[in-house]
Amino acid sequence: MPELPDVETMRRYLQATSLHQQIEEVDVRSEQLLAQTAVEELKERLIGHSFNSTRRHGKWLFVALDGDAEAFLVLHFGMTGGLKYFENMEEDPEYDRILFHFASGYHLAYIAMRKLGEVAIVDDVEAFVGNKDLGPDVLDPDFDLSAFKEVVDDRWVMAKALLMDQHELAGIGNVYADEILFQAQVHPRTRINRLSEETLEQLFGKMKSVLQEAIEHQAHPDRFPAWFLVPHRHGDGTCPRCGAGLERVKVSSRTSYFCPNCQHKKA
DNA sequence: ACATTGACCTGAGAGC
DNA sequence: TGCTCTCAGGTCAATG
Repeated sequence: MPELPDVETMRRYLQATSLHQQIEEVDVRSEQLLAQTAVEELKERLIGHSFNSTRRHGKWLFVALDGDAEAFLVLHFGMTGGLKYFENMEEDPEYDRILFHFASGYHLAYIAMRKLGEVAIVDDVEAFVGNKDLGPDVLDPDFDLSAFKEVVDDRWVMAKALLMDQHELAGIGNVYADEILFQAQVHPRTRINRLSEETLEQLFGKMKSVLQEAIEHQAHPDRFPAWFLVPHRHGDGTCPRCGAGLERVKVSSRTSYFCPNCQHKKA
């Protein structure tokens, strides 16, 4: 779930539901999610305050808090995280690890079945992004073709490994890397410096368009256009373009689905 | 430089 | 039905 389009969808969800309400209580049910911030500090910085606005960088969601000093709640969703806003505690979702209780009587749950996420309070988003050594957010308008070419920089890595490397590009994970490579008709193990200028431009365009389109469909594969690979990413899936059976290969120890007919090894 | 593996966690789904 | 096995949309450190 939580790659750039999913996190962007959650950002909009939080933005639409949870801003400008006083936080009455914070219930930390799984302390290990708080890597950098103590439970006491989290409560101190949140209780009596409210969420004011939201930002996102790659797979990281930042929620600005009201108050004198700049401060943000930071959320990462690991592999199985999400958010749910609800009123009745009987609707409290399973695997809720942190609960934010608002004075309005509503609640926001941070969900993480596998507890692989991270939650913290930070003062400075840019400093945080720098500390984590994150690459540019792929949907940042400043991240243009020439910036992408600088990242590629004639390196020898496999295309998929580069797309997924958060230190190079922030936001793309296993599923959307497959989708982007499929749309660009590039084999996942192709060395990135083997791509022609033209294919590289094609790849860049698909990075933007695939993520953008996924967001427009709320990152919900059921709603994706018919030519998208994601809904076919399973054992006996077939290519939505040519009908060939999809193949699987490991890249960076992640399962990659691709069409042997449409995605060639060379550019 | 680059690739792979295991660890961190807790299921969900498949196969028997 | 119940058990066991494999796999899972992320990231980091260690190893070759």
